[in-house]
Amino acid sequence: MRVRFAPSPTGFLHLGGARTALFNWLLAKQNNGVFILRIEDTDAERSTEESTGQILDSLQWLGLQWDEGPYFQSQRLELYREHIERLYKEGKIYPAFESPEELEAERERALAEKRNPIYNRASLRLPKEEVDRRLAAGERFVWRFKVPDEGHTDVPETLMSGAADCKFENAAMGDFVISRAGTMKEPGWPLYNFCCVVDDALMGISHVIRGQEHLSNAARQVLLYQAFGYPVPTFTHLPLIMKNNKKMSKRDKDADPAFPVSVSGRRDLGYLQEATVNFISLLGCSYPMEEEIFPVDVLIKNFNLDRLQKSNANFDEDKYLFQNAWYLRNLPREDVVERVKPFIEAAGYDWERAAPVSHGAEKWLADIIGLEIERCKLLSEFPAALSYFFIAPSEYEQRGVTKIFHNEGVPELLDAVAEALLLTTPFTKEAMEDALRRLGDAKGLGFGKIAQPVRLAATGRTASPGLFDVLEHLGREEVIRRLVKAKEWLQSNPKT
RNA sequence: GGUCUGGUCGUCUAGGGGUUAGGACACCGCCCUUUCACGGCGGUAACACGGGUUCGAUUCCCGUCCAGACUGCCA
Repeated sequence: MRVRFAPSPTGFLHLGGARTALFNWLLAKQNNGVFILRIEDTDAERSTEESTGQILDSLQWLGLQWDEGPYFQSQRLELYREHIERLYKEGKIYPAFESPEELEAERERALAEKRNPIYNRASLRLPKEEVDRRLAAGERFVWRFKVPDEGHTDVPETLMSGAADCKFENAAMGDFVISRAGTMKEPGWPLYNFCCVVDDALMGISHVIRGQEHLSNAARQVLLYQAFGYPVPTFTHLPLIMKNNKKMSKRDKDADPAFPVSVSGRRDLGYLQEATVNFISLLGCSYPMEEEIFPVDVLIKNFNLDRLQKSNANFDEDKYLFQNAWYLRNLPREDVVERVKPFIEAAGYDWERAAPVSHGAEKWLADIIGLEIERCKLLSEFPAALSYFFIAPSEYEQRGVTKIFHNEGVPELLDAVAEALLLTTPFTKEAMEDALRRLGDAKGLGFGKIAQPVRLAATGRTASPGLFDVLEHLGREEVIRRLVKAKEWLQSNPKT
């Protein structure tokens, strides 16, 4: 089995493309096949090297390593031209001289008259002498494929159309362009539908898996395979991935920047590679496993084209986030710590300096990440979640001030806690808990009555990881400092 | 307009002529608990509509409706 992923380098790799690549890759892995990467860069206007680099990066980040390629269509022009020549000699294509403007006008006329806007074959009806003369004169033209007038073309499709062949009426297809405008001396670059067929045939692609938006292209491509006498691969057209009931597209200018459509954008927001692969594998496909979280090797074993869904899939941000959070919690901790580090550093937090002297900095960082890990869904959330370990609170959560700080006797309580913690040795969570529980007993206070104000004083928040874990990792000095500061703040901001 | 494809909880989906229509996310409730979160348990919630075929249709067939893709000298 030979499969391929063939992106055009006109932007980043988007999640839909990533899924297409993944499904191809899975099939190759599963069947000991070959996964080929081909860059479809025949649109010189839009293709960029930068984009190619980004696409390769993203594929590698996802772990979708190709076995062959990348091939670049821009380096295979000779091949395409030979094929064009062949079709021309066999009378299967013809030059068409209309300008884009003429075509556009004709198209609008057709639409206005409610006719199907397909090419009217004006150039096909030109006398041979005229064609030869204009060609010799160096007039610009495009190559058009002569589609049979009658009959229909069957696309061997494994998914859509009930996995029966998909039939397309030839008469409705129109003579499509296979090569951009050029002259005999300076031919234009060939077009997608054409290159794709030549390459897939020459590269021995046995199975084409791509988005459903290509289904109608497939009919034209089948015609080309037949024209060349090349074997037609089988096609599987995947249901589209929808966002807001529209096809999720990298060309969507209205896309919400908080939910990037690109793989790299997700990576930069702190989505994990494992979660991304897992999540996109679920879009339009199901697996025999009950659980929806599974490692990639299980995915390879269980992926099956028969289990593809035919209807379009909506991109569910909540589920993606859920899976990301799951991987955050369940991947080896050291591994997660390494991935969080850059985000912490980018936020300007110097964890080596912030760690209390009593803790090793590396261990301390790993510990505090562990403390907040259950409250984070993305790597990018850690800096904000951990901020109180780096910066003492300068203000306190409003809800906490009214519901906790403004209770009777809080300033005295903070004093008493500071005093107790000053004497607590070692400064461990067990010893602290012991000390504060005893303090509570002595004052006749429920434990929550003590923990809540201390938490607010230490973190500025009403919610945090276990209080004593936090205190221990803040270090005694800092905790005392914050308790004193909170008391002072309360004295200058009393209940009104 | 034309061509093509699709339609099961809000979302992703399993299923398939007879099921209490199953799971996951989200949501709600309870438990755990120093808070939040995690975790555990439970709950609300779906076969687009109309005709057939059939003893029986969500499942098969046909229409309708709705949705989407394509309709480029983009891929």
